[in-house]
Amino acid sequence: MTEPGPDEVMDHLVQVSFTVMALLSRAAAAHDLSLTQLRALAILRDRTPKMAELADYLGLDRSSVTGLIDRAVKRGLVRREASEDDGRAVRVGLTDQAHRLAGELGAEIATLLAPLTHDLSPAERNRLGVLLGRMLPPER
Amino acid sequence: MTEPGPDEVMDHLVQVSFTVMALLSRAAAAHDLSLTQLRALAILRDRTPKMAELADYLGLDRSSVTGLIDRAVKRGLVRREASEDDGRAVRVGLTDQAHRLAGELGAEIATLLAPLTHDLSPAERNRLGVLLGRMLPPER
DNA sequence: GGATTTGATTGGTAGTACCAACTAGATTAG
DNA sequence: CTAATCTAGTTGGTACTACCAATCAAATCC
Repeated sequence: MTEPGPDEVMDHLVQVSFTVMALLSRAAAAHDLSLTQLRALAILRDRTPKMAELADYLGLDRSSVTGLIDRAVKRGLVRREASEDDGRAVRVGLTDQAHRLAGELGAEIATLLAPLTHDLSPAERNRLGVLLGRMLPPER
Repeated sequence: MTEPGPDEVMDHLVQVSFTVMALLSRAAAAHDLSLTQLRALAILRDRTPKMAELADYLGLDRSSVTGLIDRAVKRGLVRREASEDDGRAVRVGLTDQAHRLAGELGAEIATLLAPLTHDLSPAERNRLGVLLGRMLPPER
């Protein structure tokens, strides 16, 4: 019973992913951020990449990132700094305000996502974590 | 070892969700569809809802769905039909062409997502499916 | 040192999604 | 049974997202 066929596993994965994204969007929207801005915030939490690197992380065109960062700068979330080694390159980093915001958001997201695994026992949650971990690319 | 803390489980869940979404976007883009259009396509595969119902399924404002369906109609993917019981309401359904497209896309998506669980044994995949299934709302 | 490559931005286009305002059909109340 | 209200959907306006092609300046190659 309740044995999911191979397609059903993928279907569940897609369903859950959409649910997660909806929750993330909601958390972001509560602070007037788009999902992309949320991602950028998360990435910049522990990095100070050049624009091109950020674009790669986000999987976006460079020109898209320019606008994204423009708006973030206007909101006082991001700072542009000239790169030391390369006169063309620009490094982007979070402002203190953004670091605080990222912290809050992290907590809020954890709270929002928690109900998802409400029906799972601690052991099951653990197993889920392990399985999901093995679906991610090595390194990171 | 490799025992994920509670936050790490959520983190993995978010990471995997982003990966899934990126793959879905890619599959959709290959057919010049947005992620939202892909979702709509999936929803309309086995339903012929009124606009408002579709908006609820998608979690979008009604006015957003109007434009979405406008563009889909223009592409010959969707048909608008007057509702029998309500003169104001509009039912939307896929054209034959869209049904075919949805079939193709389903197969392509399965292929794209398959590598994700490449490192999991069949038994593990099964367990994953069960766990994910329990994270979805009952019914549907 | 001049040609080419690279990092980032600009301009233009199309799609997404929202809100507020509106129209037309349905429902309710007096 | 008509008038007031409500509901379904669209329209218009705004802001954001994301892309491509073109541009500018700094860096690298030959």
